[in-house]
Amino acid sequence: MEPSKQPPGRPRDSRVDDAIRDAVRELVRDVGYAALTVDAVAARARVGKAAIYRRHASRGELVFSALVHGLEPQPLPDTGSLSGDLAALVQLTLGVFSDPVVAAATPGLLADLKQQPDIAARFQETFIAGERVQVADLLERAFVRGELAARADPALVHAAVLGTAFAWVFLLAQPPTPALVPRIAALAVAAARGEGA
Amino acid sequence: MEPSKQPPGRPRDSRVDDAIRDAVRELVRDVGYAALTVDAVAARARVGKAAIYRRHASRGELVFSALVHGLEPQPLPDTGSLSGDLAALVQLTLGVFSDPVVAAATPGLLADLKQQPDIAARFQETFIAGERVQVADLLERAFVRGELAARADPALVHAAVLGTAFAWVFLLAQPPTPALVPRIAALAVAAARGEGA
Amino acid sequence: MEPSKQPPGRPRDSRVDDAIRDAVRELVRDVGYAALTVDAVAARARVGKAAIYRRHASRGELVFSALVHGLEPQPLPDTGSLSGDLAALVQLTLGVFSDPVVAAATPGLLADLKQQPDIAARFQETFIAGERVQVADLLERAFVRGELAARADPALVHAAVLGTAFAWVFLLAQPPTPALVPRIAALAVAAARGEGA
Amino acid sequence: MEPSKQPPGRPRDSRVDDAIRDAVRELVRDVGYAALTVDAVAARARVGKAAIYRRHASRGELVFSALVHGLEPQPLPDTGSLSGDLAALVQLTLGVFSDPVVAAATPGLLADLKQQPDIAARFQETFIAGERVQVADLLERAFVRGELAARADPALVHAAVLGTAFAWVFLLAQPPTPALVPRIAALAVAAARGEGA
DNA sequence: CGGTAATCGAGACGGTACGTCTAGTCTTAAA
DNA sequence: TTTAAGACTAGACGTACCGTCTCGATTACCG
Repeated sequence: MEPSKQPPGRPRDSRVDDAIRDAVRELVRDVGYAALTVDAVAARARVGKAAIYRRHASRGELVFSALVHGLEPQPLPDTGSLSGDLAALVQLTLGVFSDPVVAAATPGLLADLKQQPDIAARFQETFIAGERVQVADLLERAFVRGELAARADPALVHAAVLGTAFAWVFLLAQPPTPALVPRIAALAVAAARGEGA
Repeated sequence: MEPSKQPPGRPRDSRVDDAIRDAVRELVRDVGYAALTVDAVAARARVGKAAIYRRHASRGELVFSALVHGLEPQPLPDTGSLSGDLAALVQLTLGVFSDPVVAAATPGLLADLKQQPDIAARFQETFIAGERVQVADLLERAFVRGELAARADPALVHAAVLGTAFAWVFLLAQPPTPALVPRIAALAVAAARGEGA
Repeated sequence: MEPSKQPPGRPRDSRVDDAIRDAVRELVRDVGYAALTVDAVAARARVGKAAIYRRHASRGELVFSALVHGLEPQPLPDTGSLSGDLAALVQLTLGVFSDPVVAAATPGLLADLKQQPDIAARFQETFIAGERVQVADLLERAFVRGELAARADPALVHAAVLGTAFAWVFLLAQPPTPALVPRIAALAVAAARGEGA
Repeated sequence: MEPSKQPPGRPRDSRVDDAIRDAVRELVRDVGYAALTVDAVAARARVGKAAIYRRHASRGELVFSALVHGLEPQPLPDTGSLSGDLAALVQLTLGVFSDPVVAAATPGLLADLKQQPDIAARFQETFIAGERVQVADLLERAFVRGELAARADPALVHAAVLGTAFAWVFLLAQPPTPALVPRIAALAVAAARGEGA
């Protein structure tokens, strides 16, 4: 006997999932995170509120899920050099921050993390952990190549890349120009080498 | 005839300002930014809500004002070396982020900046601009001393220090150990030198 | 195809209507009209404020609706004589004014009528018009019986009964004794006959 | 040594009294009783709120005082007949109710009486008692003239006149035409005679 | 093919905070 | 001590939102 393939009752309509996600992204872009209401999502998605709460535990989780979808860690190219690899990572990070939806939602989402430990955990496991592995891999490759005298701390390099890009966009409120990429990459290389003392 | 020294009517009671500010800080520390309500502030400060809204346009502006107060840029010591100066700046930044009140309020406040351009402007003018001047001064001193071959971009160094510290605490959710200070300072030195290429 | 019998969505819970009405009546009796707050009604009825405002446009309309409910014109007996019929009407009127809920709410409600024309219109159509019909019927019966030489003006008789009872209770602040009934009835008979000149 | 004729300090400015009274009457006429605020009175009278509260205990007492002023019981003429005297009283009563200021304020004031016993007492002593004396005098004259077989109850006649006029204007919301005067007077005569049984 | 069970849109539910407004009191400087 | 001006505490107002619940109407599988 096989296990039943499907729970009883009417199955969920995947078009509803899509409509909710699209509505969230549009609303985040149009009115911002704070002004986004679940009723507005339901109205724009032409969906009942129950259909939303059947899928998401809270407003924060709703936005988080809609944002994370399609943000799966994109594979970094192996450029053959530490600075090239880091430049690619910086490029990627700034690209994410430049997405208008992400830019509008990130600070609000970050604030929610303080209140909702379960979302914070998912954020750490999904986004941060994934990136940390990429950074660790990239540093390991550089060490094997002999570009690094010693193994570097992935966390510091990660913080340098992610944080400097974040500060540039969200704290200093400056536009991320292409010229910024090699400059952040350079300081990340220094962080990897432990230089500057 | 002299100009009248005081507007007509009963002057504002500065003890009310203080009571409001203290109540906000206590509540931010105790219940967090999101759960802070204006009624709770009024109750704890033993103040009418009108007294709060006479001084502050909204809940966000209220918290921002209470938090920014006392956050005036603290003078950085001239340690005589670039790495020393930057270490002092990193130390200060991590210290601010370690303040439980600041730690609890920062993400929420950052989210508010996205929605309220006037607060965002005040944040830029008050906090960011003040720090940028400190960074610029510190870099100028290093250039004069001959530690830097060329004048460095204060914005990048600023973003490196502020952002890496921010990411460490708020994105990677790691505790700021004392050992972190020289490491961030070192990558900031590299950013100032434009090294790492 | 039949027309759908019910509007879409969750239907209103009639127990909520009842709970609101009961809470209003209890509070009017206990604390009076002026001190009645919508929050207190919500709390006592164990109901959200939204449920109240979904049904009633304002505090005034809320109390009016709660009070008018159950005040539908009670049928007057046909006693066979003009003075008997009028005595019954006076009895009824004084009875209504003696109800503690009505007594506590009437002046406040009357004041609201001045400000809110829609409530005033409902008051006229519901309460005044209903009573006026009763008075007109009663006078018509007396005319048919030959007790009246000419048809009397229902408005004057109505004003005489309602007004004298109102003035006794609310303006002169005297208790409505049983002995008052025939005396007011007598002057109403005179008003019907057009006597006294 | 004489007793000091005047309290120490600056004497009150009687123009302030007048300005307050005028402002109250204008506002009652313009916006009604419920929408009349003490701040609005102060602003229109170009007077500080303290000057108002130095003279009046509460908003209700303020309006009451402003309304009662100039409403001192006007002397009734001795027309030589009961029906003539009562017609004069009805005329006066309807005249008062026709004053737009009185018409706008009366129901609200009546509602306040329920809550503020001191104003209710003043209302009884000032207005009701004064009128009752007039009614009693008028009835006594009629008895002496032989128009009444027995002494009549002033309270019932008072209630009949005052209440019927009140009901006509405030409950039935009908305009007080001149033809109404003799009709109310007639039923008041019947009340005095105890007829109608 | 009829029954069971979970879905759907719609919208009412309890609860709670918002920002506004008012009443009545208090505090200035000036008269 | 009065004046005008206006800040003060306290608390109700009506609105908006969250997350839950309840309708009638689908929509799949299971027997």
